[in-house]
Formats: sequence, structure tokens, C-alpha cells
Amino acid sequence: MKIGDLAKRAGCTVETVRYYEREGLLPRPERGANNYRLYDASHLETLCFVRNCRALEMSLAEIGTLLRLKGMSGQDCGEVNTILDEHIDHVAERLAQLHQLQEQLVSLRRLCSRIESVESCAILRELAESPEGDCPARPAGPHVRGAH
Amino acid sequence: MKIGDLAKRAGCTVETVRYYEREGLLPRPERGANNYRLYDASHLETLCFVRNCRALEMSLAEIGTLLRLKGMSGQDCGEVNTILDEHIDHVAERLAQLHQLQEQLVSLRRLCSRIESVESCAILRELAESPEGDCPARPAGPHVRGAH
DNA sequence: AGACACCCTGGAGTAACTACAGGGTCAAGG
DNA sequence: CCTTGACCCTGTAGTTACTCCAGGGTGTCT
Repeated sequence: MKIGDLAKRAGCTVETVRYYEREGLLPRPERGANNYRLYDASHLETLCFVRNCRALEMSLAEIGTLLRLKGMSGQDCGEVNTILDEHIDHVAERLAQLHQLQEQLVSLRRLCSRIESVESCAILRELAESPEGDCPARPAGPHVRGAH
Repeated sequence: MKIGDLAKRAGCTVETVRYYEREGLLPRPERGANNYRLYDASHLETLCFVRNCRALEMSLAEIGTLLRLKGMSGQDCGEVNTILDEHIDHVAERLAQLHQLQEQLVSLRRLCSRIESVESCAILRELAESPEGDCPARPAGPHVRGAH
């Protein structure tokens, strides 16, 4: 099958397919007399593998490692499990970080309930504060320490 | 003050300060006879503003807009609130997405509890599945549809 | 005079694509 | 036979928000 068919079946663009080939995630396929790439079912499987991993937001480096492990028959899948566990931890950390961020944003947003002038807007004032009392432009205002 | 002092007070690197200047977020400061940049308190305030916004993961484009609004005295802060609301929505969407991702990852991980060969590992099999039954390499295996 | 810390400019590198520009190939229709 | 349109090719540049040099100048201390 040609690159357009492959891409459609895997749900990505032809540019992405060529990109994966350049990055070494997809083996270089045969070429027809017209220099078109010609793919078979195993290419499709590999591409689906990559796209599924990307949908789970793994990095291409992680996916490359998984593909190498997948190809080493006789090997056990302990490393696969480890990579997945690490990725799960990574996502958990990012989730915690975003939760905290969301709280900070919401409490910042509450500082200005009604429309005021930009000079008196407590949001803008809060955002101009220095990390450790170092921004001397506005000496000391009402300000939500602990919110961030 | 010199760029190193400014950067230290705002908690960032000198490269980042110069980058913000290039991007138009920080006004071009005066230069000394030695061509060194010379900053004052208002530069520090602006830099703190940018860094605080970045800590809240706003984009530099959003921050630029906020800075322009902040500078237009006489203006009301309705647009500021709108930008913040949109950013909060954006973070909320990302949070929901990551929650779903985490569930998918955990149920994928459960497919392989003990160490097996890479040929039989259900994680690797699941990851090779096509989006719509299109990957014909392994005709039909036990497989957790609905997990993703 | 030398060592060291700081400053300058300009350019390359990061992740994972996306979007061309400029060209070739192929099948169908007029 | 010619054209149109859909596909394919290579190679390069752009995206975000920095980070990290290379190669050079400046300022202070000993």
C-alpha cells in the first residue's frame, strides 16, 4: 500500500509517517519503480503501535525503546512494564502540578470580581509581585500569600 | 542594576531576560558606556510580572496582551479577566484530558501483572491494535475495548 | 599582569510535528 | 494527445520558550 493509505488507516498524516521514518521509528519500506514508498501489514502494525503510544503521550524516545524491546523475541517484558510505570508516574506528577496551578489561578481570579480600572485591578497587582518581596514598585498591597 | 542582578532578583537566567527583550515583553533598557544593559525598578516589576504569569503557564502571547492592557491607563480590566478565564478553562481541559489518560494507562498496565515474554505480553499486543480494527497483523486477540 | 566573574552578539539545539516550495507520477476524461 | 486532479518525492522552515554555546570585550582583585 502507498503512504496515503497507510496514513489514513493509522489515522495520521503522510508527513507524520515520513517523520517517523526519518526518526527511525518506522523501518524504511521498499520503493516502487516510481520511488513511491510501498508498505505492508507489518508497517501498519508498527505505525499503529507508535500512534497508540503517542495517544498515551509517550515520547518518541520511549516509543523507540518499546519497539526495540518488542522486537527482541525471547526477552521478557519487565522493561516494558517499567517504562509504563515511569510514564504513569510522570503523568501523575503533571496532574498534581496542574491541580495546584488551577487552584492558584482560581484564587487569583477571585481577586477581581467586577470590572475596574487596570490601575486598581488586584489581579494585575498580584501578578506584578516579586517572588520574595523583591519588586519594590508597589511597596505593600493587600495580597494573597500562600495562593502561590 | 545590571542584567545579572535583575535576573537573580526575578529568579531567572540572564539568557531568559535577553530573550524577553527580543520578544518585546521587556522594554529595551538604557546602555552604559560599556554597552551593558542598565535596569531600574520598573523593569524588575515587569520581569516579575512575566515570570509570575509563566509560573501560571500562560503563553508569552497572553502575557504580552496582559502587559499591553496593564499599560493602558484609564482602561478597565474586563479583558484581563477574560484572558484569565480562558486560561483557567484551558487548564481545566488539559486536566480532564490527563485524568482520562491516566485511567487508560492504568488499565493498560493491569494487562500484564507478571513478567512474561515480549511475544505474549498483553500490553504490547494492545498497543499494536489499530484504531478501528485496521491492523491485521494479529487477527483477533483478547483485548480491552473501552479501555481507550 | 593574570585570573576571574561578568557582560555582549549571534547562532544552534530542544520535541513532535506541520506546512510549504518545487518538482515528478498516474489514471481518467475530453 | 493533452489536461486536470490527486497523489507522491525531497528538502527546508516554522512552531514554543527557552537553553547553551562560541568568540569576544569589561571590570576588579591580587
